[in-house]
Order: sequence, then C-alpha cells, then structure tokens
Amino acid sequence: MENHHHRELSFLSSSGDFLHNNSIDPPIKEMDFFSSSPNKNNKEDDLDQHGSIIKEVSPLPTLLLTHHDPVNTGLNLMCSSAAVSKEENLENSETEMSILESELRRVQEENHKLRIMLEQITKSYSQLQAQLFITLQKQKPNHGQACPHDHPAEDSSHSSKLEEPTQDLIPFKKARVSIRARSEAPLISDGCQWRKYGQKMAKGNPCPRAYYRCTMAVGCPVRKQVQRCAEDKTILITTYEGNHNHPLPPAATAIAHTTSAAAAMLLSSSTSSTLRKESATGYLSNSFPYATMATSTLSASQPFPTITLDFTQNHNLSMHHNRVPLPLFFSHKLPPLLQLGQPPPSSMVESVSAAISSDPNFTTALAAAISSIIGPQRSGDGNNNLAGVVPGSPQLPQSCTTFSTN
DNA sequence: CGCGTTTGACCTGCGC
DNA sequence: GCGCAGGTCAAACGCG
Ligand SMILES: [Zn+2]
Repeated sequence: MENHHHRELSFLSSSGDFLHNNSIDPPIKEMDFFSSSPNKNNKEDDLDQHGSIIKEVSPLPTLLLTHHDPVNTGLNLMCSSAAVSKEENLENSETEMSILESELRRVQEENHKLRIMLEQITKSYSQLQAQLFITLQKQKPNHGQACPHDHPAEDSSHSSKLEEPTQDLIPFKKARVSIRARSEAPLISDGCQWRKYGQKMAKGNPCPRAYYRCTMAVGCPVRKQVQRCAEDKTILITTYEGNHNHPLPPAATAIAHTTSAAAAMLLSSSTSSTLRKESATGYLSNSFPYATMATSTLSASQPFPTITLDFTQNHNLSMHHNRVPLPLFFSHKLPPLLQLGQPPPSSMVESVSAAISSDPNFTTALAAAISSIIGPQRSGDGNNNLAGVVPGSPQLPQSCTTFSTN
C-alpha cells in the first residue's frame, strides 16, 4: 500500500460535520476519524503539549466555578469621550491588554484542567465498565461463549501484559463492532499502526477483504478487517476485533472505548440474539460519543456478535432500513443499563451516571471537551500515527469494531 | 537492506 | 469424511 497517507479517511478531522450535516452533503472523499496531527485552529493546541501529563485531578467544582469569576469580555467598552487624553487611552489599553492576557492564561489553565478531568473521567468510566462487565458475567455464570473459538493464545489475558490488573479477570469473548463510513479511501485513519497480513476474496462480494494487525506494540492482539460494501463500493466497512495491550493515542483510545462498550453491551446481553436496537443505541450512545454520530444495529446472524455503527446516514433525516437514529450527543438520560432488560448490577455505575446526568453544566462541559478531542481539524496528510499517547489507556472486554459505509 | 505488501498455501470450523 | 469458506501464515516481491 503506497500512498495511504493521502487516502486514509479519518473521522476526527471532520470538524463536526457529523454532528451538523443536515444539508446536502457531497460524498465524503476522505474522513479522518482520528486525525492526530496538530490542528492549527484548535485553541487547545497548546494543551496538547502537556495534556498527557496527568497529575491529581482537580475536583469537578473548581472547573465549573471558574465561570463565576469576573469575566473580561474582551470588548473595549470604555467610553471614548473626547475628554479622555491619549495617555489615558494608552494606559487603558495596556491594562486592558494585561487583563486580557491574564484572562487568556486563566482560560488556558481551565482548558487544561478540563482536559485532565476528561481523561480521568474516561479512564474511570472504562474501569467502571470493566467492573460492570465482570459483574454481569458473574451474574450469569454459565452463560455462553458467544464465539466458537475464544481460546487462542493471544486471547488469553495472561499472555498479554495489560496495564489494568482488573482486565486479567475479564473472560474474553469475541465481539465485533462494525463501522460503516462512506469513503473512497482504502483505509481509515484510526490512530493506530496496522500491518496487512492477508487478503481474501469474500464470498458474495467482488471486493476483496483485507486483514490488518496492530503493530503499535509487539503481540498486540487487535486485528481489523477492511472491506468495501458489495452494493455500494463507496462504503468502507472496517471491523475491529480485540483490545490493545499498549497505550493508545487519544483518538485510538476513543475508538477502543467504542469497541469495548459495544463488546460489553453485546456480551452482557449474553447470547440472546434479541437485544433490541433501542437498547443498543441507548447503551452505546451513552457509552461513547461516536455512537451518537451514527446509527447502530445489532446483528446476531453473523458468526460473531457484531454491532454496526453506521456513519453513512449523515443525519439528513433519511433513515433507511431498520436503522435507528441515535439520540443526541451525550443525551442526558443516562441509565443505559436499565434499558438492557437486566437489573443494573452496579450501583456505582448508576450513581456515577446520575451524578453526571444531573449536572447539566458538567454534561455540557464534558460534551464540549469531548468534542474538542474527537472533532479537531482535519490533518493535512491523513497521518495515522500517534500524537500524544495516553498513558495507561484502559482496556475492556475483547471486542471488535467495524467501520463500514452505506 | 529493512520493512511492508502481496499472494498462494495452509489451517480450522462448520454443514452436509 | 468431504468440501467450502473464513482466517492466518510466510515466502516472494517491491519500494525507499
Ligand atoms: Zn494495538
């Protein structure tokens, strides 16, 4: 593969188009899901430099309370009566400048805190999810291996050096998350490095299916399959499987969380093939923001439990097939698990969810923060490499994610 | 020469 | 047991 770098699509660089694409949208030529290149216009650029340093997290209130500070709007509101002398004007503008600068610093600091907080929350959430998964598994001890072969060496949690000790307890089953995206590019940029290890002609599809392995770390079990849709070749279907055993760049972490969330949902619903779509969408949309930009479907007809995130609908009110539109970004109703037709096993999850959802300010701030992470400017070269690596990105049950296009 | 891709062979699971 | 299909391996190949 030669010039992938220009041809990869990357979701992250869509600069919010996914969320606001209500008008006629021309076919997306390139999408950067996880562009990691520095974004010039993002005011958080400076934060990227030190954003990976996680110190103790400032408690939530500090972040929100800063808004009560006297805010300098930056508007020069001083009356410009002719009586004011030039010197006074100069002095005023100087003080104005210094005020502005201090204000800028304060905002930057606040942004930094927000970023740190977001990282912490993401991590905590993933840990919660892992615990929830474990609890669910304990609740149905003999419930099923969803996949026929879940014991290859790479699946064993003992062999992989996972960073989260709790992960060693997670029984692995393979679930897949399929993501459909419209793209002419042969690959999507997802923040990871991949190496092609095979290609096969799939039955019933003129387009070959390519197999990739994650090469960001030796022994990383994550694989992905890339295939074009038989009906519409502009649609690219990418399927992820497994969890990384190494730190991930933020973008890759995001998609890994989606995969994990989907896997947790699929697996926690046991092998029953009748998980309702509303449940799936509700769960996913609360689990991961990407899901809110897509429509999702569950499939039990495939050999592996698979969930499909469909980014091809463009939210232009034309929901075809049986696909279900997802709720808005970070919808405030957060009881995802209650919709799964199962008793919520973890009161922790509930309380956290309640705490988060009950605070609109927090929700808004979080949504904005996440938006800034998942929706930065498009990278120029479509580079699929890491920008800051998130230390100890949490991993979750074994899963696969598929990107596809409709 | 090293690294990544290509591609045919091989392995495995599944249905008949 | 046999054939098929999906998935993986690894030698050959090409590129920088
Ligand atoms: Zn990996």
